[in-house]
Amino acid sequence: MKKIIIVDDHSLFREGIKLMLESNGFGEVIAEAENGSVFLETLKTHKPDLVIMDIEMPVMNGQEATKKALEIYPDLKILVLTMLNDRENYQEMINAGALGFVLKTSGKKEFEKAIQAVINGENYFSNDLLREIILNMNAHQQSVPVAKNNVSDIHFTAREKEVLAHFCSGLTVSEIAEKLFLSIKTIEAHRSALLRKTSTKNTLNLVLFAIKNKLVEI
Amino acid sequence: MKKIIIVDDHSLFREGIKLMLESNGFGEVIAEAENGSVFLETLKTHKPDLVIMDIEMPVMNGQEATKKALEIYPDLKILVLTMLNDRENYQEMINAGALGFVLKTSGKKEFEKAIQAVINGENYFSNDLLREIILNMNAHQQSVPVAKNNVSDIHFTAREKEVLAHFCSGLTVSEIAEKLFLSIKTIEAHRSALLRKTSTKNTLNLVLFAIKNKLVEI
DNA sequence: GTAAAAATAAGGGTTTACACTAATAATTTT
DNA sequence: AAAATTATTAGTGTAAACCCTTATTTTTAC
Repeated sequence: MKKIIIVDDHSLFREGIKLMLESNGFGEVIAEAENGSVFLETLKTHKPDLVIMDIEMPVMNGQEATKKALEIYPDLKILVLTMLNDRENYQEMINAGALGFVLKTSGKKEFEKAIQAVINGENYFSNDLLREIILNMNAHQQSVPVAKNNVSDIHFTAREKEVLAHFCSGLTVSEIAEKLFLSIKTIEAHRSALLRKTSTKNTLNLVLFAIKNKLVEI
Repeated sequence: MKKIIIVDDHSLFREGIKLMLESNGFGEVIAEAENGSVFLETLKTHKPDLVIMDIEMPVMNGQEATKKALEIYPDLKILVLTMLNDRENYQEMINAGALGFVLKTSGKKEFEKAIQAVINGENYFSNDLLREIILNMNAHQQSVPVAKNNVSDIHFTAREKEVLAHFCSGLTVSEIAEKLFLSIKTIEAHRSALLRKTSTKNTLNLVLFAIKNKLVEI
């Protein structure tokens, strides 16, 4: 009988997953935690064969909890179960050391496959997520060289930040030029630099990038 | 045996709640829906005693689904089960006609009490939420003077919502056309309608409008 | 004080966005 | 059954977006 710990801030979700796991004979839920901090405490008295981990949680999130837990117990098998399906969260959790990644929108069958894989020490990644990643890869083509993916690593100049902020408030190139008493060509040059640095292909995606990465307030 | 429909975009959450309801003899889950639109279709063939409804869902959200469902079936008993604990969502759902409101962070007992109350036609509001609202009543009070009339009055067709969602994920007109197997001219027509209805002048401002007014999830 | 980076600007080219008009078929409402 | 709305597609034209190269001035850095 495999021992399982569920880490998720939604009590009802924990209840449901617990029922599903136990009624299907997947294992026994020996503990639950509503955030990463409580989970780390729980590990002092419980040794699970599998951890089902959410990402977004108060006090301590999933990335930090996964990282810290694996520092102490490197053999821990962690399956991420979340509703966040963006590439960054996926990469962060994999870097933190999670073995598998499944979305809450996934079906029961996929969840069960993921559990089996992770308990056996194998990797499992949600098909929906893989599709999303592949689609994004085509859209961005060769502009995502894996190394430069950290948003905090990107350096914007003061002017670029200023221009970006204006794009994010909905202004066009000519409007920004007028506002800053600069030539249209200058604003276009700044935009080109912004597109290059963020690996985005047009202004709309640049603005979406800025919003998603909280580079601006909207 | 009470007949229940679960409306939530997270498949695994539906599974869990279903198991919980059925193993505790609360009723039988006769149908599930991953968004409001699918739910409205489901109502044509199923007559539930209770609907458990999420708020944030793609295609059609909980507010709209609740409103439309109650227009057709005024006696429908709807219990909102969500992780959104802000006053706006609470008020909108109550205005839409939901009888109860429970957070996903709530415990099983509170959930069961809410179900019993709503099935009997009574109201039930999550204690956590009530506390939150009472705490914030003084802080917000007059700060939101019901100035939200414009946005909720706008009516988008199903196609328009679909196209809008694709714009908000950063796709261009030609990419959306390819994705939906439609002509570029068709997508342009939908965009023109969206720009007209939202009083925006270009796609970027349309997307910013949608994000600011929470018409889409980003 | 020289090299590097940043800010500015232009020319020229392709692609996409957007407005306006118009038309047909399907669906829904009355 | 008739009317209204929705979904679809097209043509035409202007404006804006976007790419590429080049280049000067200013600021920053070592």
